[in-house]
Amino acid sequence: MMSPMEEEMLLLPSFAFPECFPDDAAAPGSGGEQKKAGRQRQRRKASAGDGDDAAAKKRKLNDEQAQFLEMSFRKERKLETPRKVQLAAELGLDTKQVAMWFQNRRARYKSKLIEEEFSKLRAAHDSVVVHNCHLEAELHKLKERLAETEEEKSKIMAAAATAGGGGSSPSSSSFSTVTDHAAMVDQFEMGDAEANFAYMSDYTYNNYLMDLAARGYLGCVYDQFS
DNA sequence: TCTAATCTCATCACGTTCTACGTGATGAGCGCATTAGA
Repeated sequence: MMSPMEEEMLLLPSFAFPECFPDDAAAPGSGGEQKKAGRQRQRRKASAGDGDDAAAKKRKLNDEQAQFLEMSFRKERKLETPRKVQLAAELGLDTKQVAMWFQNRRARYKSKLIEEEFSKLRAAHDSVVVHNCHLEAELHKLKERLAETEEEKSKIMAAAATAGGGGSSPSSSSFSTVTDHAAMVDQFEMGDAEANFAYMSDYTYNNYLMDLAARGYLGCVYDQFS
């Protein structure tokens, strides 16, 4: 038996599909951890060597450049080399910078899409859970009603059996004629429909009705169901 | 088939706005990335 928290965890994509969430690859003891450490060492080594160049390395694009690149990205997700060179020339950037901008833009666009998709799936999942709750509540109510009806039916059947002097089946008991139905209505102060419902749920009584029909005793009782 | 160019991915580092976030830049690729051209 899982706790609610464990059930919740199972619903998380990172738990269900760990291969889709490579962050976990950097867990202690994994190859990802070693790779990460190696990269950090290299980067520190590189940045220690050229302190003055560090600031020059990171060149923030101005608004115009960023807007132009954004427009280009909307038109085409990937750039052919000539177009890249042209863009770089127009914006006064290195082609490498333009290439890098597009690489970063693609990566961030992709992760945004994944995030949006996740939100949609999450919302859909939540609504299904709510709907399921409603259905379960409805089922519970119906079961209760069924139990009540069954109980009432058995009471009625018992009382009818006593009043009619015994007999186990409708065809051989007090319910063998249409007048017995009227008696039932009187005795239990039921409306016709209610009395009929008590029998209608009984498969045996359906057979009994068929029997009545066959013998031409089709009165108000049968009319209610036809 | 080889190789240079390019890609994706994970990550770092810096600048900007409130200690997190956006973004430019870097390096690896391990069943050794893929792709296109010589």
